[in-house]
Amino acid sequence: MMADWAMMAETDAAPAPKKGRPGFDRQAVLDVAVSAFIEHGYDATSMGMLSSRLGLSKAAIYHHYPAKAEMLRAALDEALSGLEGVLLEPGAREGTAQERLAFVLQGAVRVLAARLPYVTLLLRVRGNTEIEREALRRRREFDRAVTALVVDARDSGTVRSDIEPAVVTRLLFGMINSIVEWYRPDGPESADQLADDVLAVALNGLSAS
Amino acid sequence: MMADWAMMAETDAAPAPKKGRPGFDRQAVLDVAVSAFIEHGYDATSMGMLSSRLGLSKAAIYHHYPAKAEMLRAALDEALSGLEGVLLEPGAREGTAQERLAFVLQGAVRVLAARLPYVTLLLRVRGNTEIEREALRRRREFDRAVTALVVDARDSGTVRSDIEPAVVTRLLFGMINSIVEWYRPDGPESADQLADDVLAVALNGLSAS
DNA sequence: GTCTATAAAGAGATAGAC
DNA sequence: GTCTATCTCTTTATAGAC
Repeated sequence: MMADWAMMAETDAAPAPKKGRPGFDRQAVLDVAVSAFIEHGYDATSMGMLSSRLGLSKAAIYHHYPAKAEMLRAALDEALSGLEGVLLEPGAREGTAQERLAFVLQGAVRVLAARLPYVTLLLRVRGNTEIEREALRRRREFDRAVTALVVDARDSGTVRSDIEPAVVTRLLFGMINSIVEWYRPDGPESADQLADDVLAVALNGLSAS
Repeated sequence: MMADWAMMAETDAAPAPKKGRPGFDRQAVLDVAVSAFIEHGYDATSMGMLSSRLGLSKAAIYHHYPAKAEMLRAALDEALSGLEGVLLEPGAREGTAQERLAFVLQGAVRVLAARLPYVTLLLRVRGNTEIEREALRRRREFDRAVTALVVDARDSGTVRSDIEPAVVTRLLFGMINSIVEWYRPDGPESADQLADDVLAVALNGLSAS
């Protein structure tokens, strides 16, 4: 059950509806909003801009979301639930430390590619509202879990020990997260190929073997 | 001459005064503004917020900068002139391809550490105003120059050729740029140590040797 | 479920006194 | 060089008709 949900996480970008009732265009509204948030920044995106992109009056948007901030919350949850899902998959919990670490890093790349706009938004959150701070808390928890895997891999001798594990972990995520700045799903590289490349560079560096 | 200026670039964060005359508190105003821009985002930072942080009326700020956007321009120029300076240093133009690439990557890390707030701001620019687009043009030019070094290093056999050079370059910069998210100059690690660590991970990866 | 109209607050920027 | 006061525009959000 949990595995099924977790496995869906990478490929199915559509969330479970938040409210039991109509929900009609909630997802379409959210997608337009997220696209605008990414383009102009959350704060610089006005309800007026969303209304003209949607071809809807400002007031009508409030029928779907009670506030601009609730769109942000929903979008951030899309990203975070995907990442958290990776940690629940069997591959993240079985095998050697090296295998588990590799699985989670590749999983993070796959989720990032599958839910690109949502993860992009997540990575720009700075914690200026309670909604943003809650998102940062969940993100830090994910980072913490991955750091634990890095420490395990170092203790078992597969990860270099001459550089602080915390620094290594941050550099790794810096590399992975930066993918949102240039990866486009319609480009030549598939998400799986991307995940393989990232893992190869992360593990073996850019030096010629 | 050029070398002197370029060598100062990493350690001297103070710019030449923009205007010949008083200039009094321009730099202090800028530092407070940049700190607020980083904390809340440029758009979400109001002149009122700056005025209360500075202990100055809104109107008084306009004595130092003619517009909010001019503070952004000045800050972005701080970051960009530092990075561009690295390319002008002798180490970036002499030696093997590998040596030049290593020098520039280390130089980028040193500038990033020395001008941390300015570079942080630069990395968040998305190009929504002409000032931001101009900054992005300069940043892309810098990236292009580094990419050329990566290609040279690959052609001379020191950089892996099984992954697209463009992808390798982007992952490299993703790693370097992510430093702004966690590096604090008052921490245990010096900027030079940081530059060495980043280069080590970038070249040889995180695998145990 | 969407509209027009509007309220209430806050934005960037300016005028002019001191 | 800084102030108070103010202009004008835009913001998020609501009221109430259809």
